[in-house]
Amino acid sequence: MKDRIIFHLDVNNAFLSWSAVDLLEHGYKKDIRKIPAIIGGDETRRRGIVLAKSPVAKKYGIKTADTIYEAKKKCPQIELYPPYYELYSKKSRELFTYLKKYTPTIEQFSVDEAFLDMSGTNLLYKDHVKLAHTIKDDIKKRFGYTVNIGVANNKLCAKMASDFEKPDKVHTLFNDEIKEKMWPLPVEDLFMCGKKSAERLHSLGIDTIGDLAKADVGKLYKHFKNQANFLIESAKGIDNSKVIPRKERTIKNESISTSRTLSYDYTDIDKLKEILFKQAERLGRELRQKKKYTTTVGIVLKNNLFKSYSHQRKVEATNKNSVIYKTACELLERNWREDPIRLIGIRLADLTTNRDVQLSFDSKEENKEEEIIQDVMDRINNKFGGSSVIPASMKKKKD
DNA sequence: TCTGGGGTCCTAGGACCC
DNA sequence: TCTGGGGTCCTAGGACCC
Repeated sequence: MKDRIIFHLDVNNAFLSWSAVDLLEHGYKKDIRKIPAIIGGDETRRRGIVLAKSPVAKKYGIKTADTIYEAKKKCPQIELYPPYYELYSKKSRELFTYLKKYTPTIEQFSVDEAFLDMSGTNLLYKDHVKLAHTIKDDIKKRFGYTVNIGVANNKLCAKMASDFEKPDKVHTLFNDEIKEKMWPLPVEDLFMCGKKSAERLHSLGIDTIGDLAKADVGKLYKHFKNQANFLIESAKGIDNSKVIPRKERTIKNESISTSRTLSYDYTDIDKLKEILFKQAERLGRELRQKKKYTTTVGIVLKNNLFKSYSHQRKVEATNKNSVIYKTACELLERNWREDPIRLIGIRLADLTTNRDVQLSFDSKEENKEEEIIQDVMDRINNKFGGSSVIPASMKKKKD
Protein backbone atom coordinates (compact mmCIF):
# COMPACT_ATOMS: atom_id res chain seq x y z
CA MET A 1 0.00 0.00 0.00
CA LYS A 2 1.21 3.42 -0.90
CA ASP A 3 1.92 5.86 1.91
CA ARG A 4 -0.72 8.46 2.53
CA ILE A 5 0.13 12.15 2.67
CA ILE A 6 -1.76 14.07 5.31
CA PHE A 7 -1.50 17.77 6.19
CA HIS A 8 -2.53 19.22 9.51
CA LEU A 9 -3.01 22.97 9.48
CA ASP A 10 -3.20 25.01 12.66
CA VAL A 11 -3.71 28.78 12.86
CA ASN A 12 -1.08 30.28 15.15
CA ASN A 13 -2.74 31.76 18.27
CA ALA A 14 -5.98 31.78 16.32
CA PHE A 15 -8.16 34.04 18.48
CA LEU A 16 -5.41 36.55 19.06
CA SER A 17 -4.25 36.56 15.43
CA TRP A 18 -7.75 36.97 14.11
CA SER A 19 -8.48 39.79 16.54
CA ALA A 20 -5.17 41.41 15.61
CA VAL A 21 -5.96 41.33 11.88
CA ASP A 22 -9.43 42.72 12.47
CA LEU A 23 -8.17 45.51 14.73
CA LEU A 24 -5.55 46.53 12.16
CA GLU A 25 -8.16 46.54 9.41
CA HIS A 26 -10.23 48.90 11.52
CA GLY A 27 -7.35 51.34 11.93
CA TYR A 28 -6.04 50.18 15.29
CA LYS A 29 -2.43 51.31 15.56
CA LYS A 30 -1.02 48.37 17.50
CA ASP A 31 -0.47 44.84 16.28
CA ILE A 32 -1.38 42.89 19.40
CA ARG A 33 0.65 39.94 18.17
CA LYS A 34 3.78 41.97 18.78
CA ILE A 35 3.11 43.06 22.37
CA PRO A 36 2.37 41.18 25.59
CA ALA A 37 -1.32 40.60 24.97
CA ILE A 38 -3.99 38.02 25.63
CA ILE A 39 -7.55 37.29 24.58
CA GLY A 40 -9.43 36.57 27.77
CA GLY A 41 -12.83 36.30 29.39
CA ASP A 42 -14.45 38.85 31.64
CA GLU A 43 -13.06 38.68 35.17
CA THR A 44 -15.92 40.64 36.68
CA ARG A 45 -18.29 37.96 35.42
CA ARG A 46 -15.99 35.22 36.73
CA ARG A 47 -14.98 34.06 33.28
CA GLY A 48 -11.44 35.34 33.54
CA ILE A 49 -9.24 32.83 31.78
CA VAL A 50 -6.69 33.14 28.97
CA LEU A 51 -8.11 31.97 25.63
CA ALA A 52 -5.11 32.94 23.50
CA LYS A 53 -1.77 34.65 24.02
CA SER A 54 0.73 36.54 21.92
CA PRO A 55 4.24 35.11 21.50
CA VAL A 56 5.53 37.82 23.83
CA ALA A 57 3.00 36.87 26.49
CA LYS A 58 4.11 33.28 26.11
CA LYS A 59 7.67 34.32 26.92
CA TYR A 60 6.40 35.50 30.30
CA GLY A 61 5.18 31.99 30.98
CA ILE A 62 1.52 32.73 30.35
CA LYS A 63 -0.40 29.65 29.25
CA THR A 64 -3.78 29.09 27.69
CA ALA A 65 -6.42 28.55 30.41
CA ASP A 66 -4.38 30.44 33.02
CA THR A 67 -6.54 32.83 35.00
CA ILE A 68 -6.27 36.46 34.00
CA TYR A 69 -5.21 37.02 37.58
CA GLU A 70 -2.24 34.68 37.09
CA ALA A 71 -1.40 36.21 33.75
CA LYS A 72 -1.24 39.66 35.32
CA LYS A 73 1.03 38.34 38.02
CA LYS A 74 3.36 36.84 35.44
CA CYS A 75 3.31 40.00 33.35
CA PRO A 76 1.85 43.15 34.95
CA GLN A 77 1.85 45.15 31.70
CA ILE A 78 -0.17 42.48 29.84
CA GLU A 79 -2.91 43.90 27.63
CA LEU A 80 -6.25 42.13 27.74
CA TYR A 81 -8.62 41.97 24.76
CA PRO A 82 -12.08 40.39 24.74
CA PRO A 83 -12.99 37.46 22.46
CA TYR A 84 -15.18 38.03 19.38
CA TYR A 85 -16.66 34.68 18.57
CA GLU A 86 -18.62 35.88 15.57
CA LEU A 87 -15.45 37.23 14.01
CA TYR A 88 -13.70 33.92 14.64
CA SER A 89 -16.48 31.95 12.97
CA LYS A 90 -16.25 34.23 9.99
CA LYS A 91 -12.47 33.91 9.74
CA SER A 92 -12.79 30.17 10.12
CA ARG A 93 -15.34 29.83 7.31
CA GLU A 94 -13.16 31.98 5.09
CA LEU A 95 -10.15 29.75 5.73
CA PHE A 96 -11.97 26.48 5.08
CA THR A 97 -13.46 27.80 1.87
CA TYR A 98 -9.97 28.69 0.75
CA LEU A 99 -8.50 25.28 1.68
CA LYS A 100 -11.07 23.42 -0.41
CA LYS A 101 -9.26 24.41 -3.57
CA TYR A 102 -6.41 22.04 -2.71
CA THR A 103 -8.43 18.93 -1.90
CA PRO A 104 -12.06 18.03 -1.25
CA THR A 105 -10.98 15.70 1.54
CA ILE A 106 -10.81 18.16 4.41
CA GLU A 107 -11.74 17.44 8.00
CA GLN A 108 -12.46 20.42 10.17
CA PHE A 109 -11.04 19.47 13.53
CA SER A 110 -11.87 22.70 15.32
CA VAL A 111 -12.51 26.33 14.51
CA ASP A 112 -8.85 26.78 13.56
CA GLU A 113 -7.54 23.32 12.70
CA ALA A 114 -7.91 21.14 9.65
CA PHE A 115 -6.69 17.83 8.31
CA LEU A 116 -6.20 17.61 4.55
CA ASP A 117 -5.76 14.28 2.80
CA MET A 118 -3.32 15.00 -0.01
CA SER A 119 -2.81 11.35 -1.02
CA GLY A 120 -3.21 10.75 -4.69
CA THR A 121 -2.43 14.31 -5.63
CA ASN A 122 1.11 13.42 -6.70
CA LEU A 123 0.33 14.22 -10.30
CA LEU A 124 -0.97 17.63 -9.31
CA TYR A 125 1.59 18.46 -6.69
CA LYS A 126 4.97 16.85 -7.15
CA ASP A 127 6.48 18.05 -3.91
CA HIS A 128 4.11 18.03 -0.94
CA VAL A 129 6.46 19.84 1.40
CA LYS A 130 6.84 22.60 -1.12
CA LEU A 131 3.08 22.72 -1.49
CA ALA A 132 2.67 23.09 2.27
CA HIS A 133 5.00 26.09 2.16
CA THR A 134 3.02 27.57 -0.69
CA ILE A 135 -0.26 27.23 1.22
CA LYS A 136 1.24 28.66 4.40
CA ASP A 137 2.73 31.67 2.58
CA ASP A 138 -0.38 32.26 0.54
CA ILE A 139 -2.56 32.34 3.67
CA LYS A 140 -0.24 34.91 5.19
CA LYS A 141 -0.37 37.09 2.07
CA ARG A 142 -4.08 36.72 1.53
CA PHE A 143 -5.45 36.83 5.08
CA GLY A 144 -2.70 38.46 7.11
CA TYR A 145 -2.07 35.75 9.70
CA THR A 146 0.27 32.80 9.99
CA VAL A 147 -0.30 29.06 10.25
CA ASN A 148 1.71 25.95 10.97
CA ILE A 149 1.42 22.94 8.70
CA GLY A 150 2.45 19.42 9.65
CA VAL A 151 3.13 16.99 6.79
CA ALA A 152 3.11 13.26 7.52
CA ASN A 153 1.82 9.84 6.53
CA ASN A 154 -1.13 9.88 8.95
CA LYS A 155 -3.28 12.28 10.94
CA LEU A 156 -1.59 11.71 14.27
CA CYS A 157 1.89 12.49 12.96
CA ALA A 158 0.65 15.44 10.94
CA LYS A 159 -0.94 16.82 14.09
CA MET A 160 2.22 16.25 16.11
CA ALA A 161 4.33 17.88 13.40
CA SER A 162 2.24 21.05 13.19
CA ASP A 163 2.83 21.46 16.90
CA PHE A 164 6.62 21.45 16.69
CA GLU A 165 8.10 24.92 16.38
CA LYS A 166 5.81 27.93 15.95
CA PRO A 167 4.83 30.21 14.35
CA ASP A 168 4.77 30.28 10.55
CA LYS A 169 6.44 26.91 9.99
CA VAL A 170 6.10 23.71 7.99
CA HIS A 171 7.35 20.52 9.65
CA THR A 172 7.41 16.94 8.46
CA LEU A 173 7.05 13.81 10.56
CA PHE A 174 7.16 10.99 8.04
CA ASN A 175 7.22 7.40 9.21
CA ASP A 176 11.00 7.22 8.97
CA GLU A 177 11.40 10.34 11.13
CA ILE A 178 9.35 9.19 14.11
CA LYS A 179 12.22 7.84 16.19
CA GLU A 180 14.34 10.87 15.66
CA LYS A 181 11.72 13.63 15.94
CA MET A 182 8.98 12.27 18.19
CA TRP A 183 10.50 9.78 20.56
CA PRO A 184 12.62 12.27 22.55
CA LEU A 185 9.51 14.32 23.46
CA PRO A 186 7.87 13.99 26.89
CA VAL A 187 4.73 11.80 26.96
CA GLU A 188 2.51 14.77 27.69
CA ASP A 189 3.28 16.06 24.21
CA LEU A 190 1.63 13.02 22.67
CA PHE A 191 -1.78 13.75 21.19
CA MET A 192 -4.54 12.20 23.34
CA CYS A 193 -2.20 11.69 26.28
CA GLY A 194 -3.60 14.23 28.70
CA LYS A 195 -2.58 15.30 32.15
CA LYS A 196 -3.96 12.26 33.99
CA SER A 197 -2.42 9.72 31.65
CA ALA A 198 0.91 11.54 31.59
CA GLU A 199 1.06 11.60 35.39
CA ARG A 200 0.43 7.89 35.57
CA LEU A 201 2.99 7.13 32.90
CA HIS A 202 5.64 9.19 34.70
CA SER A 203 4.91 7.35 37.93
CA LEU A 204 5.63 4.13 36.04
CA GLY A 205 8.95 5.51 34.83
CA ILE A 206 7.70 6.17 31.32
CA ASP A 207 8.82 9.71 30.59
CA THR A 208 9.28 10.08 26.85
CA ILE A 209 7.18 9.05 23.90
CA GLY A 210 10.02 6.68 23.02
CA ASP A 211 9.71 5.02 26.46
CA LEU A 212 6.00 4.59 25.81
CA ALA A 213 6.59 3.12 22.34
CA LYS A 214 8.80 0.45 23.86
CA ALA A 215 6.54 -0.23 26.85
CA ASP A 216 4.87 -3.59 27.41
CA VAL A 217 1.13 -3.64 26.70
CA GLY A 218 0.54 -6.23 29.38
CA LYS A 219 2.11 -4.07 32.05
CA LEU A 220 0.23 -0.97 30.99
CA TYR A 221 -3.07 -2.79 30.73
CA LYS A 222 -3.45 -2.85 34.49
CA HIS A 223 -3.41 0.93 34.62
CA PHE A 224 -4.98 1.94 31.33
CA LYS A 225 -7.24 -0.93 30.29
CA ASN A 226 -8.19 -0.62 26.65
CA GLN A 227 -6.45 2.73 26.46
CA ALA A 228 -3.06 0.97 26.85
CA ASN A 229 -2.83 -0.33 23.34
CA PHE A 230 -4.00 2.94 21.85
CA LEU A 231 -1.34 4.89 23.74
CA ILE A 232 1.48 2.58 22.69
CA GLU A 233 0.38 2.56 19.06
CA SER A 234 0.20 6.36 19.13
CA ALA A 235 3.70 6.54 20.57
CA LYS A 236 4.87 4.38 17.67
CA GLY A 237 3.25 6.87 15.33
CA ILE A 238 0.64 4.41 14.14
CA ASP A 239 -2.77 5.80 13.20
CA ASN A 240 -5.02 4.43 10.48
CA SER A 241 -7.93 6.82 10.98
CA LYS A 242 -9.23 8.52 7.88
CA VAL A 243 -9.68 12.16 7.05
CA ILE A 244 -13.46 12.45 7.05
CA PRO A 245 -15.27 15.67 6.10
CA ARG A 246 -17.82 16.71 8.72
CA LYS A 247 -20.79 16.08 6.49
CA GLU A 248 -19.80 12.47 5.97
CA ARG A 249 -19.06 11.82 9.59
CA THR A 250 -21.38 9.73 11.67
CA ILE A 251 -21.29 10.57 15.32
CA LYS A 252 -22.32 7.93 17.81
CA ASN A 253 -24.39 10.05 20.16
CA GLU A 254 -24.48 13.54 18.81
CA SER A 255 -25.08 16.14 21.48
CA ILE A 256 -25.44 19.88 21.83
CA SER A 257 -25.10 21.79 25.03
CA THR A 258 -24.89 25.20 26.58
CA SER A 259 -23.70 26.29 29.98
CA ARG A 260 -23.17 29.47 31.88
CA THR A 261 -20.86 30.49 34.66
CA LEU A 262 -23.00 32.79 36.78
CA SER A 263 -21.68 36.15 37.88
CA TYR A 264 -22.29 35.08 41.48
CA ASP A 265 -23.30 31.79 43.14
CA TYR A 266 -27.04 31.18 42.97
CA THR A 267 -28.90 29.58 45.85
CA ASP A 268 -32.38 30.45 44.63
CA ILE A 269 -33.99 27.74 42.54
CA ASP A 270 -36.21 30.19 40.70
CA LYS A 271 -33.18 32.15 39.54
CA LEU A 272 -31.60 28.92 38.35
CA LYS A 273 -34.77 28.10 36.45
CA GLU A 274 -34.67 31.46 34.71
CA ILE A 275 -31.28 30.54 33.32
CA LEU A 276 -32.54 27.10 32.31
CA PHE A 277 -35.38 28.76 30.46
CA LYS A 278 -33.06 30.79 28.26
CA GLN A 279 -30.83 27.81 27.69
CA ALA A 280 -33.76 25.57 26.76
CA GLU A 281 -34.85 28.17 24.29
CA ARG A 282 -31.42 28.49 22.74
CA LEU A 283 -30.93 24.74 22.39
CA GLY A 284 -34.46 24.24 21.10
CA ARG A 285 -33.80 26.76 18.39
CA GLU A 286 -30.49 25.13 17.50
CA LEU A 287 -32.24 21.78 17.31
CA ARG A 288 -34.89 23.10 14.95
CA GLN A 289 -32.26 24.78 12.83
CA LYS A 290 -30.45 21.46 12.49
CA LYS A 291 -33.78 19.75 11.84
CA LYS A 292 -33.12 17.34 14.66
CA TYR A 293 -34.86 16.00 17.74
CA THR A 294 -33.39 15.14 21.08
CA THR A 295 -34.10 11.99 23.03
CA THR A 296 -32.05 12.81 26.13
CA VAL A 297 -32.22 15.95 28.23
CA GLY A 298 -29.64 16.56 30.92
CA ILE A 299 -28.52 19.31 33.23
CA VAL A 300 -25.06 20.01 34.54
CA LEU A 301 -24.27 21.89 37.72
CA LYS A 302 -21.02 23.13 39.22
CA ASN A 303 -21.01 24.36 42.75
CA ASN A 304 -18.89 26.94 44.55
CA LEU A 305 -16.32 24.25 45.35
CA PHE A 306 -15.97 23.50 41.64
CA LYS A 307 -17.57 20.11 42.07
CA SER A 308 -19.58 19.19 38.99
CA TYR A 309 -22.52 16.85 38.81
CA SER A 310 -25.05 16.01 36.16
CA HIS A 311 -28.37 14.31 35.67
CA GLN A 312 -30.09 13.21 32.53
CA ARG A 313 -33.26 11.53 31.43
CA LYS A 314 -34.56 9.88 28.29
CA VAL A 315 -37.49 11.66 26.65
CA GLU A 316 -39.68 11.06 23.62
CA ALA A 317 -38.01 12.65 20.62
CA THR A 318 -38.72 16.37 20.80
CA ASN A 319 -37.54 19.72 19.55
CA LYS A 320 -39.77 21.81 21.79
CA ASN A 321 -38.47 24.46 24.16
CA SER A 322 -41.26 23.67 26.61
CA VAL A 323 -40.35 19.98 26.93
CA ILE A 324 -36.66 20.73 27.27
CA TYR A 325 -37.33 23.38 29.89
CA LYS A 326 -39.79 21.29 31.86
CA THR A 327 -37.49 18.28 31.93
CA ALA A 328 -34.53 20.41 32.94
CA CYS A 329 -36.53 21.93 35.80
CA GLU A 330 -37.61 18.54 37.06
CA LEU A 331 -34.05 17.30 36.99
CA LEU A 332 -32.98 20.39 38.91
CA GLU A 333 -35.72 20.02 41.51
CA ARG A 334 -34.92 16.39 42.09
CA ASN A 335 -31.18 16.57 42.11
CA TRP A 336 -30.01 19.97 43.25
CA ARG A 337 -28.04 19.45 46.45
CA GLU A 338 -28.92 22.94 47.70
CA ASP A 339 -25.30 23.95 47.29
CA PRO A 340 -24.36 27.39 45.92
CA ILE A 341 -24.31 27.04 42.12
CA ARG A 342 -21.52 28.58 40.08
CA LEU A 343 -22.39 27.10 36.70
CA ILE A 344 -25.53 25.64 35.20
CA GLY A 345 -26.15 24.14 31.79
CA ILE A 346 -28.31 21.93 29.63
CA ARG A 347 -27.18 19.13 27.38
CA LEU A 348 -29.25 17.45 24.70
CA ALA A 349 -27.91 14.08 23.62
CA ASP A 350 -28.71 11.21 21.29
CA LEU A 351 -30.08 13.51 18.64
CA THR A 352 -32.11 11.94 15.86
CA THR A 353 -33.36 13.14 12.50
CA ASN A 354 -36.77 11.60 12.45
CA ARG A 355 -39.31 11.75 15.14
CA ASP A 356 -41.03 8.40 15.12
CA VAL A 357 -43.58 9.11 17.80
CA GLN A 358 -47.27 8.39 17.70
CA LEU A 359 -49.34 11.33 18.83
CA SER A 360 -52.96 11.38 19.82
CA PHE A 361 -55.25 13.69 17.91
CA ASP A 362 -55.51 16.11 20.81
CA SER A 363 -51.81 16.45 21.33
CA LYS A 364 -51.42 16.86 17.57
CA GLU A 365 -53.63 19.91 17.74
CA GLU A 366 -51.80 21.27 20.74
CA ASN A 367 -48.57 20.56 18.97
CA LYS A 368 -49.52 22.48 15.92
CA GLU A 369 -50.32 25.57 17.89
CA GLU A 370 -47.09 25.44 19.82
CA GLU A 371 -45.13 24.81 16.65
CA ILE A 372 -46.60 27.86 14.97
CA ILE A 373 -45.81 30.08 17.94
CA GLN A 374 -42.31 28.65 18.20
CA ASP A 375 -41.67 29.14 14.51
CA VAL A 376 -42.63 32.81 14.66
CA MET A 377 -40.50 33.34 17.75
CA ASP A 378 -37.56 31.56 16.12
CA ARG A 379 -37.71 33.84 13.15
CA ILE A 380 -37.74 36.96 15.27
CA ASN A 381 -35.02 35.71 17.59
CA ASN A 382 -32.82 34.54 14.72
CA LYS A 383 -33.13 37.95 13.15
CA PHE A 384 -32.64 40.10 16.20
CA GLY A 385 -30.53 37.72 18.22
CA GLY A 386 -30.77 36.21 21.68
CA SER A 387 -34.10 36.27 23.45
CA SER A 388 -35.71 39.23 21.74
CA VAL A 389 -39.06 37.58 22.14
CA ILE A 390 -39.89 35.54 25.20
CA PRO A 391 -43.14 34.46 26.81
CA ALA A 392 -44.66 37.03 29.15
CA SER A 393 -44.25 34.67 32.09
CA MET A 394 -40.49 35.09 31.83
CA LYS A 395 -40.46 38.83 31.39
CA LYS A 396 -38.10 40.32 33.97
CA LYS A 397 -34.47 40.65 35.05
CA LYS A 398 -31.40 39.37 33.22
CA ASP A 399 -28.50 37.17 34.33
C1' DT B 1 -12.81 39.55 40.68
C1' DC B 2 -8.46 32.93 40.81
C1' DT B 3 -10.30 28.69 37.79
C1' DG B 4 -14.82 29.23 30.03
C1' DG B 5 -17.64 26.89 26.93
C1' DG B 6 -18.56 23.38 23.41
C1' DG B 7 -17.82 18.93 22.07
C1' DT B 8 -16.73 13.19 21.60
C1' DC B 9 -15.84 8.94 23.58
C1' DC B 10 -15.35 5.45 27.24
C1' DT B 11 -16.41 2.93 31.56
C1' DA B 12 -18.70 1.18 35.62
C1' DG B 13 -22.71 -0.20 37.72
C1' DG B 14 -27.71 -1.07 38.06
C1' DA B 15 -32.17 -2.58 36.00
C1' DC B 16 -34.27 -5.73 33.29
C1' DC B 17 -34.96 -9.60 30.09
C1' DC B 18 -34.55 -14.38 28.59
C1' DT C 1 -30.38 -24.40 48.61
C1' DC C 2 -23.70 -22.03 46.38
C1' DT C 3 -23.90 -16.81 43.87
C1' DG C 4 -25.92 -18.47 36.50
C1' DG C 5 -24.98 -15.46 32.92
C1' DG C 6 -25.27 -13.11 28.51
C1' DG C 7 -27.20 -9.08 26.31
C1' DT C 8 -29.18 -4.45 26.18
C1' DC C 9 -30.47 -0.07 27.90
C1' DC C 10 -29.76 3.60 30.90
C1' DT C 11 -27.26 6.94 34.08
C1' DA C 12 -23.29 9.33 36.20
C1' DG C 13 -18.78 10.52 35.97
C1' DG C 14 -14.54 11.38 33.83
C1' DA C 15 -10.71 11.73 30.17
C1' DC C 16 -9.57 14.03 26.29
C1' DC C 17 -9.66 17.74 22.57
C1' DC C 18 -9.97 22.81 20.98
